[in-house]
Amino acid sequence: MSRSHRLMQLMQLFRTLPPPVRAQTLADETGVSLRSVYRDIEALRSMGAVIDGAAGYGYTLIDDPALPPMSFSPDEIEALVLGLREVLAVADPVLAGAAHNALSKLRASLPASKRHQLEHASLHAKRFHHRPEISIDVAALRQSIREERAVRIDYADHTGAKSTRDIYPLGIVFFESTLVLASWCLLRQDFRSFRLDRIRFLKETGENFRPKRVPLLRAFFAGFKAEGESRG
Amino acid sequence: MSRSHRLMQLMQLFRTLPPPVRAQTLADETGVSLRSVYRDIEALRSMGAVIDGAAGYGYTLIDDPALPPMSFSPDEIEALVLGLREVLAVADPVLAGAAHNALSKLRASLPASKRHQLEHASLHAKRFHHRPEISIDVAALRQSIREERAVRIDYADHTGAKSTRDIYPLGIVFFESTLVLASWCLLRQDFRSFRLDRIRFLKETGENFRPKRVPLLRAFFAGFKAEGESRG
DNA sequence: CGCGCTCTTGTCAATAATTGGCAGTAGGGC
DNA sequence: GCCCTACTGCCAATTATTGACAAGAGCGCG
Repeated sequence: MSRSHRLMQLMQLFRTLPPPVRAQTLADETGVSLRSVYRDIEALRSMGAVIDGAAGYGYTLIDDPALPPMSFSPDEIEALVLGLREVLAVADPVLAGAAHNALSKLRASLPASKRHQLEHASLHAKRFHHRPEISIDVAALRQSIREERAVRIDYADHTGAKSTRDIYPLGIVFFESTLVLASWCLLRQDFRSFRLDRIRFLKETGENFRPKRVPLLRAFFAGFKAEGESRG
Repeated sequence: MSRSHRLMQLMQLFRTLPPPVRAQTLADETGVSLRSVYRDIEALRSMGAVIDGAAGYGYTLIDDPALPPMSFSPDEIEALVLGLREVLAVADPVLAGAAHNALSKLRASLPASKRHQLEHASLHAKRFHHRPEISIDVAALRQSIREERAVRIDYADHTGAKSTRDIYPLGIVFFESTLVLASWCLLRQDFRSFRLDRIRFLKETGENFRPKRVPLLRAFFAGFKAEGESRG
């Protein structure tokens, strides 16, 4: 057991054991002498951990540098709230429900001083587009994307021609007022986009992605963005 | 700088730097040889950190044992990410920056097992509207809204007629492709909306809101919504 | 006040870990 | 086949770590 490992272990003990934690406990737990524990505490403190030590009492972990505080600035709260409201307004029911829940959790995790700001956020999202009817289960599709599983779709292109394709769904893009499914098309062996309102049927084929090539995906989405913005 | 300290530092780097992180970067950052970085990675892995290393690519932190699982469901994460991306795409620079920071903090506070999902979120937002030029300082306006202070604006209505008004700004509404400032107009003693791109000048008058009447505000926004949706 | 508990700090020499450099293997995109 | 980068083995010089013993200090308690 290396010292580094022990230091990590000590932090974990601080995180899990009910305070106060006595040095002797830590010594027993790590199988090291008391003297070493005191040296370790010193090391942890020098690394930014705030550990309160009270003689005759024990140690209490006050601030853990590994845990980023969920402290959002006013602007960040507004960005989060606005974004979630946007999602509430545009997304499929499952995702909208998730946005609602996320908003609740966010509210619960904020200190009271910032909570009213969440209620009173200055930004609201309104969207009155008549979105095309989407017949497929978008929630299920998103899950396929997340779990990187291929799906089979029935698709009608802009001319009305129908086809059945096996694709790896990569992401759903809110392309202005339509939802577009970005995919790797197994038929064409290339990236293809499909409008969600033109997909008629969807089922998983059970096939998994081949090893992911992240740079390729990045490039694809970057290209998507460039292509789109050149039109704006 | 002790090795233990360096290991902590490496974890922080993994949490902060955008993946992939190359060993050379870590070596430069920690001021240590490449060989030592590889040894350190090995040490971190033996401590429970799951670090994906791909030759020719770099490292990616997959699972961080120090982070307690935070309770956002996959759908909620997607809602948050999509919303923030939307904000990144449409908002003024200050708010967009805030959205970016919020995304970083969210990423940092997520257990690493869920983090890849944030990167790989299946939803993207694209927006190619040509938004009208807004000449006023939107960030300052949002601050006035937050702090509930009255402002004086120069406004040109749809006929081009100009006027100066003292208003209590209540909220900015993303009304399709335009930004609208919902306000209580001190001149008309009623709720009024102003398009941000038609506001020419803006300054605070220093006057504070009278005690807020939340129900009225709620009713106002509800009405705004009803009015808009009836058009859809 | 004295007493017990516990954090805290110092010093030492034996022991163990760390380090950089170099050389080489391997995997994946192009 | 080339380039980039992750990975591994080896070695000797350097550096850190460890336990033991000793002593100081804060705090609650009777």
